[in-house]
Amino acid sequence: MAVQSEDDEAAAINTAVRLLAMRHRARAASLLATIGLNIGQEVLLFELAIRDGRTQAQLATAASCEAPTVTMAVRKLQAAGLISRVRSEHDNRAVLVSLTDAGHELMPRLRAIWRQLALETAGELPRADRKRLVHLLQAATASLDGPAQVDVLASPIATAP
Amino acid sequence: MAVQSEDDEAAAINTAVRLLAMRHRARAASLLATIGLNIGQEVLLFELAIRDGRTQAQLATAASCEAPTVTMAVRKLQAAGLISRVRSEHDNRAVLVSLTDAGHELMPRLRAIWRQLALETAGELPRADRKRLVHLLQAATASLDGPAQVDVLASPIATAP
DNA sequence: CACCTTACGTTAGCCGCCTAATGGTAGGTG
DNA sequence: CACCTACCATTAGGCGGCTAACGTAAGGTG
Repeated sequence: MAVQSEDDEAAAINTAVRLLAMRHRARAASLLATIGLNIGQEVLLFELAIRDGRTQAQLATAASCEAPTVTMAVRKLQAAGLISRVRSEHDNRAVLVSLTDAGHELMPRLRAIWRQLALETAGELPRADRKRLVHLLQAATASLDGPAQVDVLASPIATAP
Repeated sequence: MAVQSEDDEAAAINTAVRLLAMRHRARAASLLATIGLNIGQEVLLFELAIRDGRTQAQLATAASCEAPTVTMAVRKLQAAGLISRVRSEHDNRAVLVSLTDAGHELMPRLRAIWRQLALETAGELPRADRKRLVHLLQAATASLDGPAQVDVLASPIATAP
């Protein structure tokens, strides 16, 4: 138990994820700042560009974040004039969020930034590796989400793929 | 330019990175909480386990974070009794940080958590894919770090889809 | 020697994201 | 019908990470 190579591999995986996360987020923040956006807001704009007039709860689900996060982001996007909020007619609890004209007009620049970020992240990789990267990232995410996780921590380890 | 498939690929890459980052961090936080640690502290402990008695500046470099982040993390680790701080004899500015006995004793449990996290992240992948994942993550990180980035966005961007 | 630059650590303040708790609305069920 | 549960959005509070600005110490150079 606690073989050193296992520790090494675990460290390699965890730090690789952590470092990429930090760099990617930092670069995203830097690029988004050039069009006056804070990080986290772009996700909502992309979602609204796909389908307008969704509730904040729907946006939270789509963006994989929590309701209070959406509340704050939406408030700032509205203050920036990029989105509008309207109470739903059918449900007085819900708020329907939509892109304003200014919001729509911003999208091309936002998409350009998103392409640039992807380019800086994976542009040096061959096309096949880019596909593999995305696939592996999604697999790892799904694996972390998996509710069927066995908590090995109690027992002395038993890892065999 | 601004072909739709390019936008799709960019979105795939960026959201895959973002989602894995969120899940991985959240799961790490949850696991670390079981031994009374907050996220961010584990990196310093691992670094100190490799080599004791380093300055906070060295730790910041090793952990790829900024000095104020280390200041706070170190303060809390000291309050938890896991590390000790001593002014350097040779440099009155510097503080040398070391694991206490309690810190050393915590390491096996911390390593177990790190293995568990890696397992939940990539345990379902075949061994070759795990290696590929780490390699691609590191390549992407290096690519983002690359100082030789051409900023395509610099020019005035005339966006008319 | 005095000076200027560089480096170490801290403080203050900001932002994103989270959880927990709150008020208000919808809607099914006794 | 009244009630109770589920849901929408918000507020309050916490944490990690960052930048900017500060005080202090070290060290090269005039």
